[in-house]
Amino acid sequence: MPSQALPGFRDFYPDELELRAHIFRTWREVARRYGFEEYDGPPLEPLDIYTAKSGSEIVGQLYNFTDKGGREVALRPEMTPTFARMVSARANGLRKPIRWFSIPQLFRYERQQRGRLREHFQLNCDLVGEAGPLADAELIALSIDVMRAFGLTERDVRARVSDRRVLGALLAAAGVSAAHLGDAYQAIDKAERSRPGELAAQLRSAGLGDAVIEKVFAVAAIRGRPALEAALAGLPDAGAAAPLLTALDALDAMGLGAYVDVDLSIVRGLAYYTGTVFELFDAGRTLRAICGGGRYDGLLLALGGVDLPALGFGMGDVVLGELLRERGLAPPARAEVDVFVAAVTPEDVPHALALAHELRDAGLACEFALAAQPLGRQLKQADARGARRAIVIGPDDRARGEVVLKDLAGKTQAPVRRDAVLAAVAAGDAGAHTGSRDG
RNA sequence: GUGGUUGUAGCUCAAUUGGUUAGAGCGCCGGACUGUGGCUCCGGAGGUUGCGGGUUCAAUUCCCAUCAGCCACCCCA
Repeated sequence: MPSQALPGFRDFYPDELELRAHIFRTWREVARRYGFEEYDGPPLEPLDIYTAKSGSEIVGQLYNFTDKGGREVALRPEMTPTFARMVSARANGLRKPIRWFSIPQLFRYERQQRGRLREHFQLNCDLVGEAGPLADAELIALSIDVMRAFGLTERDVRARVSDRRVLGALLAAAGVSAAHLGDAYQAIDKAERSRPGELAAQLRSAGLGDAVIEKVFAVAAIRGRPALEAALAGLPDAGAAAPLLTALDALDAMGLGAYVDVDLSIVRGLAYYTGTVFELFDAGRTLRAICGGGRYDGLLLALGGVDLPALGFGMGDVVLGELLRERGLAPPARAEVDVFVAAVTPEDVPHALALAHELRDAGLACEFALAAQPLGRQLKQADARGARRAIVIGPDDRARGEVVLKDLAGKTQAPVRRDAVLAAVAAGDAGAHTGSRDG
């Protein structure tokens, strides 16, 4: 073996590309149903559009280098800066709300693990110019409908939904000062993955009192709408939950409520989220997150663009592909051949080529043996290629102006006049009748 | 980047306490079968046991290093 793909990069063999194509097709189809338009940008971007957003420590996780013109560049690790630039440049001329999606290949220099490579494709859906909660419901619904389009049900995937405005109000009521909000978010984000003692110690060293820390964990433990509403009762800023509750009502009205779990441990790692946040997981929680997103109203402006409210999500192909394979929802591999044309003798080959090409011109997938082989071998090959039908051309048939059309699955065959082959194949009626005898 | 763990044919796996020429199934190629396929039978190709050192009369087996996969951290755009 000469070599292999770089760590974290993938070779897509035909059956694997079939799954990838299936994922892309489904993504596009569901995005289309929601009126989203597809866009794309360059895979290579100036380094500073990423450091401006996330700070210079992100460079350690980028594929970056100096190009031959002395520019500092990076393979895109995310789509948002590119999206922000494109939207901002034409924001004045675009009708709002803007519904755009893209399927970029993204890169990050990190040690790979299952479900996390150095390269992946990600469906990015963003909605710009609408601050109301129906936009949040719309985007969450889109992500859930992608799952449904793959054949996944509410028993397979769960949408865990929270809202930073709600979290902020509850944490404020718990005694967390504005200065400590970020620390609290970080602790809640890690609550599932870490031992509670460690997080409490971190919060304590950040300056929070034990009573407050206990309340922070109580807030993070809120699950389900009744528990949320109970926690909100008597809160001075109870209106902070209005957008989330409206969005949840909307999801119920769409018939997607069964997929949705209120879960206040969801905050998302990123600092820029301002409202609704959500993540999709497999129900058994054996895999990493399938999808994550939320509202980021100030981000476009912060990136030097327009001041428009916005929200979006990203859904990678790696975890999703693992889940589909696991559930047997990957598409059957191998493109099927419609017709295999077999030549009995070498003298029949030119006639087989002519017929095969006519069939191809008619839009049918058609193959024939590229080397001289006995008829039995050719038919065996037809089976191996998954052909539904075969056409046998031999000297005797040609003398009668016919070919033999075989239905390989039905094990039936019938003579067909040479000039009626296309019609017979198109009708898909091989063996359905005995064929018309001439004379 | 840190720590742990696993690497045998295209795939899934064998190989006695270190012991001769590293095997099997599936897959692939061919024959039985020169105008009729899926089945069956027979045969064949395919391995530097991840790569490189070391110990030993002898290493797939033990040791070291390295690369790759996996797991946990880190991070999660």
